[in-house]
Amino acid sequence: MAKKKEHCDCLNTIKPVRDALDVISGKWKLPIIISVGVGNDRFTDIQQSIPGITPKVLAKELRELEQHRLLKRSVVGDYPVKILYTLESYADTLTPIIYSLKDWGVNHRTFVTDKCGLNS
Amino acid sequence: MAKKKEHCDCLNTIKPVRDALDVISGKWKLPIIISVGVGNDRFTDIQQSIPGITPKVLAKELRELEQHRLLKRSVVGDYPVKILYTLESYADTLTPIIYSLKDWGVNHRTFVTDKCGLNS
DNA sequence: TATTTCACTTTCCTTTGGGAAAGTAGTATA
DNA sequence: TATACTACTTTCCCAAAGGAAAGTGAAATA
Repeated sequence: MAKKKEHCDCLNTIKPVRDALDVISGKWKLPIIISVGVGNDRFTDIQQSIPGITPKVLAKELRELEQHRLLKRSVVGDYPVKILYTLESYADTLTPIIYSLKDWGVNHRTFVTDKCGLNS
Repeated sequence: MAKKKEHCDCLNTIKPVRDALDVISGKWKLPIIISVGVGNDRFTDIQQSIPGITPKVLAKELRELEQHRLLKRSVVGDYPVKILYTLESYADTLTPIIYSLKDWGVNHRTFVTDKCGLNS
């Protein structure tokens, strides 16, 4: 029997959730994964597909995603070299997270407008 | 027919994902939801159940979660007033997100140690 | 009376994230 | 020769996040 409560068992959940958040939280990482996943493989294409992202931030986030083995940067061609970004297969494991966030986001938008009656 | 590619369709996914991230991203929000969800309802209990959180940060995050209608702060009792934090039912909708993040985090830890052979 | 507990607040400081704008090296096009 | 495109980098700046430590006021306990 424990002294008081078992409430600290939540560490079993909190720890892995924080591991996941360390990798994918932030404003841009998942949008970039989504964009590359849908077929945008050039720097400029990715930039244009994500409203508001600047080249500096995109470059930095791409480097971090590469370090986390979620995507791959490859140089192809000879004289006019192209740089292609593609998802590593490991990025597929993020699919459940992306869909649960998307579903929640879609529902949340209606929740907010229904509850608050705001016109945005 | 579109001019070139349909890759920008990813906005249909990116937008709601960003709506969700605006609410729950950051280091502390989900850990707090998890802790309160498991039964920690007092400020000090929550603080002690989440390693590393400071009272200043906890107070701020609790206020934000209350504003987002994810949890409720209630004052109970008369002379020694107690303050209780409980989840709103709307917080239950976060369950799929929490579990997908937890599963990914658990798997990611083995992925990292297998691939990199680090001893942390 | 002194100490402890609860639920924070306050101050100070450092780090991180990120926007704006310009620059750049190489190649291609007019 | 001049302009444009690609994939960035560089500089400057600002705001938000967040850590450390101390304080606070009311009530309970010793």
